[in-house]
Amino acid sequence: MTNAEIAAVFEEIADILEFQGENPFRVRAYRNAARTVGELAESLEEMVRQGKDLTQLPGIGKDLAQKIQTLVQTGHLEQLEKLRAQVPESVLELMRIPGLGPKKAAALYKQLGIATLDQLRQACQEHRVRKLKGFGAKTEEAILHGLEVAQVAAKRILWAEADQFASELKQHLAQLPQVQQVEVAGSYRRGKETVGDLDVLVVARGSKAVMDHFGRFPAVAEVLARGETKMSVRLTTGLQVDLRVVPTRSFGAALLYFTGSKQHNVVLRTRAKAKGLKINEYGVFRGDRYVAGRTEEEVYASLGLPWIPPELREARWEFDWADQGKLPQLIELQDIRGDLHMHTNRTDGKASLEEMVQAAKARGLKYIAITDHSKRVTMARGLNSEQLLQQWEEIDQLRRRIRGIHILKGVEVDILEGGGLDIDDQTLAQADWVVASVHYGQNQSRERITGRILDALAHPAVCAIAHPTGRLLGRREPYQVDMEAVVQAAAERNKFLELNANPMRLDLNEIHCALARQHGVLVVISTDAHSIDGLGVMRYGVIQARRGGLEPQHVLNTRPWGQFKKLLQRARGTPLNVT
DNA sequence: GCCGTTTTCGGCCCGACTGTTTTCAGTCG
Repeated sequence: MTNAEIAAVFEEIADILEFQGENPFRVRAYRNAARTVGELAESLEEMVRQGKDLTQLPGIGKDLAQKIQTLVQTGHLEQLEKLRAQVPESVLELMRIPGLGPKKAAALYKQLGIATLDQLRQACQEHRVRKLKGFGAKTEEAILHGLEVAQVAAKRILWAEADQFASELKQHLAQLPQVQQVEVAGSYRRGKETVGDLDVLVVARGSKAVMDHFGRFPAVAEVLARGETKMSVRLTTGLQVDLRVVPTRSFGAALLYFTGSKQHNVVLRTRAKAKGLKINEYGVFRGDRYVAGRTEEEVYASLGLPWIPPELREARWEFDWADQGKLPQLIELQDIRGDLHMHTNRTDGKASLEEMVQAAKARGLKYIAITDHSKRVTMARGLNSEQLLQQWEEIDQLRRRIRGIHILKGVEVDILEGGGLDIDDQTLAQADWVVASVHYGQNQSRERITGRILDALAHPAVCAIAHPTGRLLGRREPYQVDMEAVVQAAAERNKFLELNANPMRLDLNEIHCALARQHGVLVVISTDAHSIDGLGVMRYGVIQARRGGLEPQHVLNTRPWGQFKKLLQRARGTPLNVT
């Protein structure tokens, strides 16, 4: 049983317990455990086999450790079977309708026998719902409306898409003279790879004008709620946007609060409490006395903490780091000096070799690698050895013509389904830079895929593994791979692991980045550009690296050319023939 | 169900908004 499957079991238990009105802290314990398990790099199966103490994991106590062991060994959990028998799966879907929580859903199920979304729609249309205690005509309408929008609204969007809306919204709000400060908080500010909604924070004189203006943002489809300080709208795309208007002295506290994460806030509040302080979105208070709140720095300082970058606020490592005075100086976009994964129109890219080189140079990059696909990737018209050698000759010519940027002769060589690489050793030996990647056989077992990748890492010519989990956010799950083993192998052989900066990929994820950092494996952030514009996605990769706590020193392509060459030589064992 | 330089029992973050209520429960973030 995979970690993801075990996490799903705990989530399902939490859903059912919540529906049954169980102790909310017990529900939270299951959700916390699901999170811990889902983010764990090491395989639980492996840990159980080795007899490791699972209660060392955060949020896993004696009970849950036992349940994990049972799941690993038998694949079943009696508790879950029993719960499932009590609550049909379709009933849980009721809680996905905005406005329907466990209490209301349970009332619908118990009093009206509603067990599916279809039955719910019918009951609303027949006005049976409004007769229930605690429900009314408005609730009924809200449910009907919720049924329509639930599908689109539940979808998270890529950070890059959210960034579009966030920038436009900021511009729109800043037009209003009353607005003094605007910031988009939430998971967007934390740089999460996908974003569920936007939280906009505004400092302004009076909230009415701001809210009116907010409602006039062209993409607004409907206003969901509007009060004194808070307003919620849904955009035509289904994205929900919450606006809060806060006073100046509360801006830092509110920004901190609405940036989250929830877990980070919980830790902050617990720490505040231990110091006899109370912290909410209006500030830090001792009794009724305001202590801090103007800026985030001020709020953190009142708790004896340094300012923590939003990308780290997930209650994972940041408090340990902060306590030890070891908060990282996170990497920034301007630290990037090279880009080591890009395609040309020789395969599935849109721009020519020269156009890519010129565009990279114009972006200020000091070195790049041209890495077209190998022949196995027929859809992309991948290159064979002969064609590769031909392209490398063209690079020789370009090197003489274009100065100020080092061009590496590279290839993205396929790791074949049956193992081994798609290009012969002799040709690979002549490349300056080889990234190896899995495109086929993604459904193979964890053992087989891990084995294929480990073999590739053992090949002397291979420098890095590209997009190491193969996921496409919202479209394709990552393939099963033992990342712990991959990172260890990379560490032993001084090889690199790619963080693919394409906003749909972004693998390594932040947990994997942290793992690489811990094992001393250098991460290479690459655009995998298939066009000139594609070179611009680097910033998304940098954000992901920041979430993993990476500093410039942990990333290969921040190094100046001379250092980069040495590290590359160490990885391949042969000198580089580029000057 | 977890967890402990206040604790092995009794905590577990806090407030806004809505709708259905005559003072508050439920939901959400």
